[in-house]
Amino acid sequence: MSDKKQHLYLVDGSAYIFRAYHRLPPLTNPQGTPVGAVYGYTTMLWKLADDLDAADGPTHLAVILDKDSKSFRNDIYPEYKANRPPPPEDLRPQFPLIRDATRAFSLPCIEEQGLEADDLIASYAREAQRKGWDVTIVSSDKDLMQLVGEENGANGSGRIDMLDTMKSQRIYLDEVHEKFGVTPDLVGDVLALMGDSVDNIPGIYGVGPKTATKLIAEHGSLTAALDSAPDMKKSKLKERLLEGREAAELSRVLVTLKEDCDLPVAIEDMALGKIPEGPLVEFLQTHGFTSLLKRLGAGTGSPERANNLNPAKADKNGDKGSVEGNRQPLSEMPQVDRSAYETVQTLERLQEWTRRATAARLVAVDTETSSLDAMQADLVGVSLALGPNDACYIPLAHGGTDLLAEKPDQVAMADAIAALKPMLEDDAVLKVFQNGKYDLNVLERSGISVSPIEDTMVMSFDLDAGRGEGMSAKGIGGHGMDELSERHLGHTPLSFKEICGTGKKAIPFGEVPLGRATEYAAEDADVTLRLYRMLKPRLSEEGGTSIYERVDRPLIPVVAAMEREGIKVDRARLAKLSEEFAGETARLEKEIHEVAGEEFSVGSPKQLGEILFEKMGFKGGRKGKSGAYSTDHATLEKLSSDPEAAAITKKVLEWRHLSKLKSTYTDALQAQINPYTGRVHTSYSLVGAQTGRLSSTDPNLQNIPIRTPIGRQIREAFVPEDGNVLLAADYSQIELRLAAHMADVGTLKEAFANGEDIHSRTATEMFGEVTRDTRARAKTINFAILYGISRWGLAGRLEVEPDEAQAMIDTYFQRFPGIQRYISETLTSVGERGYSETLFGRKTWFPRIKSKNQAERQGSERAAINAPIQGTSADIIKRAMARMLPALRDAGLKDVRMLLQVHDELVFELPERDVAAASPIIERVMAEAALPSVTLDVPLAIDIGTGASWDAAH
DNA sequence: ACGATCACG
DNA sequence: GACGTACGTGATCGTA
Repeated sequence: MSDKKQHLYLVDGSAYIFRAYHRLPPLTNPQGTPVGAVYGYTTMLWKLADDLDAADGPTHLAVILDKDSKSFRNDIYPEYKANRPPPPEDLRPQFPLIRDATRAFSLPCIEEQGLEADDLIASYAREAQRKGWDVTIVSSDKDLMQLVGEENGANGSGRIDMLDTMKSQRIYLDEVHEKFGVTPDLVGDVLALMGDSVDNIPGIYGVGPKTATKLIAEHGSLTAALDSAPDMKKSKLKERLLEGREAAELSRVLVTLKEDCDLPVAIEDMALGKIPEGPLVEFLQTHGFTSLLKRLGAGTGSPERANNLNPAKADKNGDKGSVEGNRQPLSEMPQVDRSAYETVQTLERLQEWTRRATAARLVAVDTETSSLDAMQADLVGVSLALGPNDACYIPLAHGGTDLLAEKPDQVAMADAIAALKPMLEDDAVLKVFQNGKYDLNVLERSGISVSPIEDTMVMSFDLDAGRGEGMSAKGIGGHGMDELSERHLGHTPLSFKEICGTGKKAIPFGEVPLGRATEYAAEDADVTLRLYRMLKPRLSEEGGTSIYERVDRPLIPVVAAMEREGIKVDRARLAKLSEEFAGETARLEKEIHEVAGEEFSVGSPKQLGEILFEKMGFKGGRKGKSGAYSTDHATLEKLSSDPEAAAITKKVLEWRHLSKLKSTYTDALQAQINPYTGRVHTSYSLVGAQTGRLSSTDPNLQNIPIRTPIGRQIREAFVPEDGNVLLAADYSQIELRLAAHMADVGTLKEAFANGEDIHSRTATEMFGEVTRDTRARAKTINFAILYGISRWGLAGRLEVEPDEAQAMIDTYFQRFPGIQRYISETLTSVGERGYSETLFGRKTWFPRIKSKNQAERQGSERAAINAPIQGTSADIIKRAMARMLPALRDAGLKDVRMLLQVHDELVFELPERDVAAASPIIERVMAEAALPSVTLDVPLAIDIGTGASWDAAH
């Protein structure tokens, strides 16, 4: 410790609390005061203080706050920060609590009248730097990036870097350069040119980061850049630089940090030591931060390390705890206590648990398996939870890999299945899962048809789709258990990684020692039950019951069954295609190298860009943030109009096409064939797409090629079993039909009622005649409407001037009255309520709809215009899916299997003899899927085809 | 881990 | 010539 270099951490407390407020749930303490942001702040301080012994951790630490919203900058420029809206109502009472929290940690908390936190941070950082200390500024404020700098042995000064604790990112010279394109000492000059709309720093109108960086990098300083203006050639930029000189100079003053403030506390007095527990305990108790209290009790380490040491204790649960679905306030729910869980190792104990579960009529269930792929996973164990901390783990296939080690005592698999099956299949016992589709498939493969079920992941999706942004586990989109537990329970469960490790060192769950396995597995069931108690009452309170009960919950077993069915693919056919594509790409690659005059990796956009635009000198320019040349399809297509360029770009386009097909489809699909079933089983995510659509992974069967003849060959490899055919049924133009209904557009409704070709009708309305060209344009415009139109976007697509695009939009609005009203009403409503809604009541939240960042806000607006339409379409096909097999079975058709869903299409496999009987039923179920909840003004038309391959069925 | 690219509705 | 230029996804590759 003594020889460790002094390292001062300066925490920008004010900035942190704003960010924490927007990222964390609106928790309240037992007194009803909102404390979400305070909680986030407390955990951050904890983490920092805990790093005391870490190599790069703090030896000294202080928190710096803004005293109030005014500072000396307001004297210079009264409008400074005048655009800032007042802080949200439920954030305001949290400001003083930040000071309480800091004091509770016995940390210095510094604020000065007339100074902003940034100035104090700058002054302290410089002071420490002069003394040769290292400094870390805990903030992500771009103004503070001016301070970043390296150690200088010559004058004995220390280094300064930054730490963004929310993104867990260190910000050093490279990061600053990446953001501003200049060294930290020039950041202030760049900021002065570009201004800042949030802080109301004027900058120079029309100059953004790109131009500002370019000017400063070129001229070396703000003054030099401004001085160069008179000599520039005539341009808008020149005018603005000349006009804006004064504003830029004012801005330069405003963004300059005051580095010579008086320092109210000496930096030596900021030494970080062991934190006294008394005040901290009191603070944590006052605000009900019980998970942190628990951590404290367990020592200073992380809760995981501390708690894992307890072996599971057997048999200490009586019949306690009620299990009704009433939400318990967080403060009344006992903390997770992993030592309370039981490891069930005898049939008698297992029977006792199933007896209690049956009596309780509500049980949370989780399965542990040997693989993430439900279609290959073997059951390793089952956990049950009946109440908080009243949970158990039943190991079933632990040990065995290491032949020398003794296998732990466990209930025989067959006995366990027999004991669990009656309870899991009992109609009177509700089984709660987190992502139940997975467990359903695993258990079904063990001969158990679980029903009825609830699913906390789907509940969360139906309540909060679009809300948990930034967090993203693959296909789970902020609705994974760890995130939900964090968000709703303030509790961090053991992570799978901690238990099983990652990468090469990962062990299968069956090799985890029973004590640890129980803590992990039973906790998952425990947490699932707790989440159920939080989320279930919210559904009815917040209007989510309808979409959950009528659309998504019934779909879970249906989609699970589709995944188990899988689809047959013709491996030999794919192999042959792979070979063909390999030959073609090799030939093209050689030719491309010849034209280029050197060998390079065609698959590297970077290398290709350099060949095309530097070595060969074609025009096409840079774009994109990374500064790399764009070489996407549109760019290369455009380049191909130059015959000389076409000699290489045509070949590259073809190479890309084939190599995409090979790597993503013909090769990958063969590898995805399940060795036991000989079929390909995709996994659908019920919560992957914000709008309510399904998504498909491993493999994605929702993006199998169809648009090119070569690509379609891949569809020919999707085939039925002998004696069967594939049947594809798709909704025709469903989104446009829904738009016509929802925006109440008479002309469009009439056209659909008459069975007209909708793009042709649009062409007639827009251009007066139908030709190939006008129909294509009309089609583009129709889609533009669905996606939330902008004149620039449409202009780009149609290759016309923005003015002309605007004229077309005007004509469209005029010809189809209702569209414009739909758009404005949708945006007003989303602006007021924060979410959009489908005809079936599915909500999608748009937290960025009021963003001050124009691009961000407009992006949200376009998504908000589209979401009700895309989402209603998703609701309709989901309802059709849930009704489909029962309807077919009622008609005596029990051999029809539903295999795939592709947003507006369902794919079936059925005996050839059943086609005639099944087709009208499939058509009717799909066409009537909105009924009786919603009666549409337009008919839903269904196209049906059958064939010996998916391609042939279209 | 991330951006670029491209497959689908 | 500005922050950006159509909605929703997932897989693969090259590169940092």
